[in-house]
Amino acid sequence: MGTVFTIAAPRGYRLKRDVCSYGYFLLAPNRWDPRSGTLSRTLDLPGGVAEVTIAQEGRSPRLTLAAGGRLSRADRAAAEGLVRRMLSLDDGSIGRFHRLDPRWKRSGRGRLFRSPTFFEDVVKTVTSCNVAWPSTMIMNARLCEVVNPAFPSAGQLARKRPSMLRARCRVGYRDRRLVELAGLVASGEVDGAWFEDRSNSDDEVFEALRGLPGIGPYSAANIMQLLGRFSRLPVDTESVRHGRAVLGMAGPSREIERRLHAHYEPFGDQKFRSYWFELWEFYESRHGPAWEWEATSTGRLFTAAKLNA
DNA sequence: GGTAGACCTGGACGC
DNA sequence: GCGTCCAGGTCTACC
Repeated sequence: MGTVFTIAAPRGYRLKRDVCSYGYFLLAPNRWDPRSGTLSRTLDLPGGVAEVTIAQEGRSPRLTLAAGGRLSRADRAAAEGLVRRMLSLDDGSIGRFHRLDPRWKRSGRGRLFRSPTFFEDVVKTVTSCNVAWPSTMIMNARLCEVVNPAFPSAGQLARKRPSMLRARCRVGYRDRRLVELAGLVASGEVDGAWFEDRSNSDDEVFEALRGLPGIGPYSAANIMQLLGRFSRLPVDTESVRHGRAVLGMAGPSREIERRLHAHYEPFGDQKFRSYWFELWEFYESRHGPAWEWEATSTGRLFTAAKLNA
């Protein structure tokens, strides 16, 4: 017998628009169903792992969470907390973003999809570096198949041998960095709560992220936005393509990277969202609305490497 | 502080 | 088929 309950969504929240706003909605264990417009995934709850499906009826101010098994009160509270983080339901800065960049006010874009935990966001970012998107999808799927269907916890990953992760999860040279990273989080030496704490400055958080194994300037800036801090630009090869193809910039990559930072500077502490929704709009102009993408077809092909195909 | 080269993997591409 | 290149970077050694 399953459990069904509802949670409050902020005014103007749209599940399909706001889940399908960042590529991680296509990575395991997340499963977006374009036909039903629902998001499913396995979650780690106090009572064990549970399969949860999130739905929104029309423009209802409440989201429905349906679990396959019976959930205790503690399980429901934990599930709500994890879902609130994934869906960025507590992001109170959408109005500020729209005042700084009114282009997105009409569509209501502003919230970005992320993971239920800081650690999962860090691992997903590491698995997206120096690799084509389909390989990122494979790595995340294997981590769930081999280690934990709800996504490996830091403790679980810290206990794995790097050689096993490389062989079975296809993470390549990222093997040692992932185990080391997991060990730091599992031991408490790296405290996820500190990174989530809004009283710490963006500069402090960015520098702390830069000190983590496998985290360079791109990854640190990307994890910043996943923490709800939008003051940094994770400039990568996608950004350079965007600068050339959409913004009309010319010159060597180094020069375009410099100009991109200057271009988005007027958007201040919201510059990542201005940049990202431009990029996302470009993807959707080529492939249709993201909430219609199938993970096994369009979801594998939407990045720049495939755009000329 | 700046730069070259190595690093897993898998898919695209040219032959 | 098969070899080469490179993708939503990072790290180290070297200058």
